[in-house]
Amino acid sequence: MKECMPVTLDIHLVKSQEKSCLECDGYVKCLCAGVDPEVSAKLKPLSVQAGPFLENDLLVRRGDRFSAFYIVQSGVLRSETVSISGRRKVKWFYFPGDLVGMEAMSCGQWPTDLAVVKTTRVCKISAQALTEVAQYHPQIQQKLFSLFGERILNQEYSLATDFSEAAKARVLEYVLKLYERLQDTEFVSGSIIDLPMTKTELASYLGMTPETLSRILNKLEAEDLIGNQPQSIDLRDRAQLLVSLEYAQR
Amino acid sequence: MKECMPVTLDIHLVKSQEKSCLECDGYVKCLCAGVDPEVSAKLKPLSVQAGPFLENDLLVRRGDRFSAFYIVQSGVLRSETVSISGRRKVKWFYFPGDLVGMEAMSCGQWPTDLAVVKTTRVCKISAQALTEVAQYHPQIQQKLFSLFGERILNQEYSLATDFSEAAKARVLEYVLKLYERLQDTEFVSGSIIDLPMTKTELASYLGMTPETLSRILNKLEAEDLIGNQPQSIDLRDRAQLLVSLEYAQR
DNA sequence: CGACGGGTTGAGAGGCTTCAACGTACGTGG
DNA sequence: CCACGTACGTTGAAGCCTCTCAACCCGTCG
Repeated sequence: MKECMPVTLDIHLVKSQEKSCLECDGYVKCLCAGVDPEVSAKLKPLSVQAGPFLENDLLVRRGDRFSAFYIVQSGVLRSETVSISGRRKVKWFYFPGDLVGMEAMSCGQWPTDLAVVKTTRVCKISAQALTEVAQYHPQIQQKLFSLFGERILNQEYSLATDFSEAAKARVLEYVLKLYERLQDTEFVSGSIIDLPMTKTELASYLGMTPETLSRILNKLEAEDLIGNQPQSIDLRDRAQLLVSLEYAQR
Repeated sequence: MKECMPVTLDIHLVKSQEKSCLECDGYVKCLCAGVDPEVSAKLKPLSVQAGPFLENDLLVRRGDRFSAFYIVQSGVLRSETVSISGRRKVKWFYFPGDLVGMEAMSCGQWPTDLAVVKTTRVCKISAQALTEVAQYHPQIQQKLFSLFGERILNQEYSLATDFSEAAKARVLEYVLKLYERLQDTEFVSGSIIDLPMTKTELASYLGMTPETLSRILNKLEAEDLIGNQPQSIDLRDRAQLLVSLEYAQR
């Protein structure tokens, strides 16, 4: 069985003038959104665009020195660990506008691999430069703290387990959150989420086997709560899904 | 069945001069540890000591406006949510030196209740004052980013599930981490952790029932890997515990 | 066409929850 | 001082959920 071995690429840097922030897919969720134009203008010269990176490319490896954040412009990234036996566990998905690197700030090196889920372009911005700018611009500092706090908050939800049907609750919780998060991106149209990741990756992130995820989605479809397609999920009745979730985590 | 209903108390504030930072139980892990004395001196006047708070007191309720961080001086806190049916789920434990409130930074209000596990004293420090100080003192800003990042990193581990014996892996993982975290506190002596929380609270945090935790600890004791006491756990063979953990999450 | 990866389905085994009962420690009130 | 209630923890039995292993379908791609 030949394991698909991702390869680290030399990052091809492109001067950031090519695309303005306002044209960026990730703008509404980005670091500079909601910040005064003259302040965010300070960030622009410090960032360089890079990409596109293709599926399963590795942007960084576990243990690499952390020197720069990435901001996802378009596409999707995943962070993942590899166990001694080679099993991979997805730790987090990053979507357009997301700041990548917060988890590396404390120890100065990347704690996990960072791989491409779907063809991705990023802004790369020096960590030192960013914190320096934050030093002189309260808006940026505040925004950074807010983003860090948001990440902490979002991660907490993932801890829900206990009680029977824990897997179902995790699926419901994440799919609903995914729908909100991907609003106004190419990945959501109407009530349908075009899943950027494979269902196997999603299952890994949710801490279950692909088989279990498959069965849960089928069951939800049988209850007519969702539509279950190979590459997409249709949230037919979100109100009812929320009820199911609350019931599942009673 | 009468539910033990925690009560919010009016916080009794005490001028911070009473106890110096260097005398504080939490100092080595605290925000101001490792920061130049003249810089951390700026923080001192902004913080007020409060407490002691007794078991099951609520320091804040879900939805309360967030205006100040707490730093645990002594004792232990837990954040927890209450489901519609009244079931409580512990989300996080805070130990001496820990900064409490990061999860509230993004939305300006506390996302969970904050309750007392063991009699606790805290430093209370205005969020606005803290971020202002961070604005003028790179060391403080850097320390804050580092603490936020550390929290994000620590939370990621909790996501491990999948594979059979997931509960055992979570127990091993957390107990080992707890041992490291509580080094040089009153809660660890030799290879023994004096559990500050009840085993029921610990089970809740770990996302399993008290029964399951009890059985897992008994089994680990039967394998002579730990000593299992009502209020403490003896990590007899940490090297072997690490091996068991790696095996469990193969 | 044939290989391959992703996804689905089925059967079996085992882990974890549930429900129930019991033991212990502790504080209260008689 | 002792009876009693309560909370925490443990133990047992039963059932369900989830993992494992296997086979199969289907799309893409060489």
